[in-house]
Amino acid sequence: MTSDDSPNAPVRTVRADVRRNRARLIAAAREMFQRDGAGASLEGVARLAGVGIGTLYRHFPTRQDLLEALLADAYGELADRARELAESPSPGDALLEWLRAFVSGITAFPGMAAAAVVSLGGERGEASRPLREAAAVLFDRAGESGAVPPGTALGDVLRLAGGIATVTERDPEAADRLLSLAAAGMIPGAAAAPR
Amino acid sequence: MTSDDSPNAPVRTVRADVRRNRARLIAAAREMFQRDGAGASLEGVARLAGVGIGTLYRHFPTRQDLLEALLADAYGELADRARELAESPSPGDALLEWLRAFVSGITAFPGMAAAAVVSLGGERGEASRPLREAAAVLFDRAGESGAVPPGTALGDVLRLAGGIATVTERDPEAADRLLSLAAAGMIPGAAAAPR
DNA sequence: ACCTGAACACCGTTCAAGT
DNA sequence: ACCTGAACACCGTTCAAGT
Repeated sequence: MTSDDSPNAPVRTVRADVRRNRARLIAAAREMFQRDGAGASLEGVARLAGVGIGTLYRHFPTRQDLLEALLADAYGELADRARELAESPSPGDALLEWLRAFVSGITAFPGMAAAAVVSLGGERGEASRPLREAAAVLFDRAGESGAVPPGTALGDVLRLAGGIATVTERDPEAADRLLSLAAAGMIPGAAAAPR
Repeated sequence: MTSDDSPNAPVRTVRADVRRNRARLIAAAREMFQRDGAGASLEGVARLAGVGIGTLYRHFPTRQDLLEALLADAYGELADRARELAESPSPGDALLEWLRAFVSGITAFPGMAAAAVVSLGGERGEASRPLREAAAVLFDRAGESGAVPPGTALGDVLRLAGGIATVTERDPEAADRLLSLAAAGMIPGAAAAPR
């Protein structure tokens, strides 16, 4: 899962200490972000990892890059969960259950959900591709079964769930309520077209 | 609207220059936030307002206080709009239309929607009371007409709309799509109960 | 090739002195 | 009663020197 075996990547090019520094930085970031949120001091992260601040910047040029390294782990687990739930005989319920896991999985600390929304909507979207591919299977089955309104885009569903996660970071019960509300519809009969 | 004529407030206690400084700070903040987002330099705001940084802190002890002063204006307009729409013969459509105005009204600059979610969910909630009261009339009529599912709380509807605003700050078309999706329901038939 | 950390720039916040 | 801005603390980011 963490191996980078692309065909033409130079073999044995990554020194052991480089790998180790990267792993230490990610572990330190996880700990710091969980304590202080996504805005935690990067100097503190480097200190906790036992490396210089320059090494942090070399591995992760921006804070978002560091956050996406943490998100990649969460995305992996959520992709697994999506593959499991894709077997469900009730695709609509399965999609909703997965969306609950998604919201919960991207709110490990304040600011994580906002970073997830950026990474999901980003141009490159490297980190989130496995997640989106696994979710697409689940989403398409729900669509085929008629559980999702025609014309609905997965990207919009993920963004809406990301928005719910963003505003309920410290309140898991509210997250469940808002997700149920958005799933069932706030105003089911209203005219959908703007203006 | 901006007069503070509470019964036992000391009359003539607010010096003209104090009022003027406050107004200048708000105007400067609006300009700076629109240019740089809600994280704009507070020193820059003070400089643009032509006052010392200490004066900014005296008037607005926290950045959120300054943001809420801007939000109060937006809330006033949205309260007016809610009162107009409360006359509508189609309460469900009126509520959805107002929610569009709400999302649009709290996304004048990046970070405004997040501040709105804080102010709407806050304990004191001074700034947002007029908004919530006017919205409640509209919301209750929609509920009585059956347009809103029984048991739905206005606070949850506002928070959900705030979440949509937060993740679509730079993309008004996405805001419309997500609002339509949440209004109609992402998965209308799914089991609503968590677990 | 990678790491280190000093150096620089910038900002938030407080508070003693002034009016 | 309010205003000012110097002073302090802290953090992000770069990059010359070292291994």
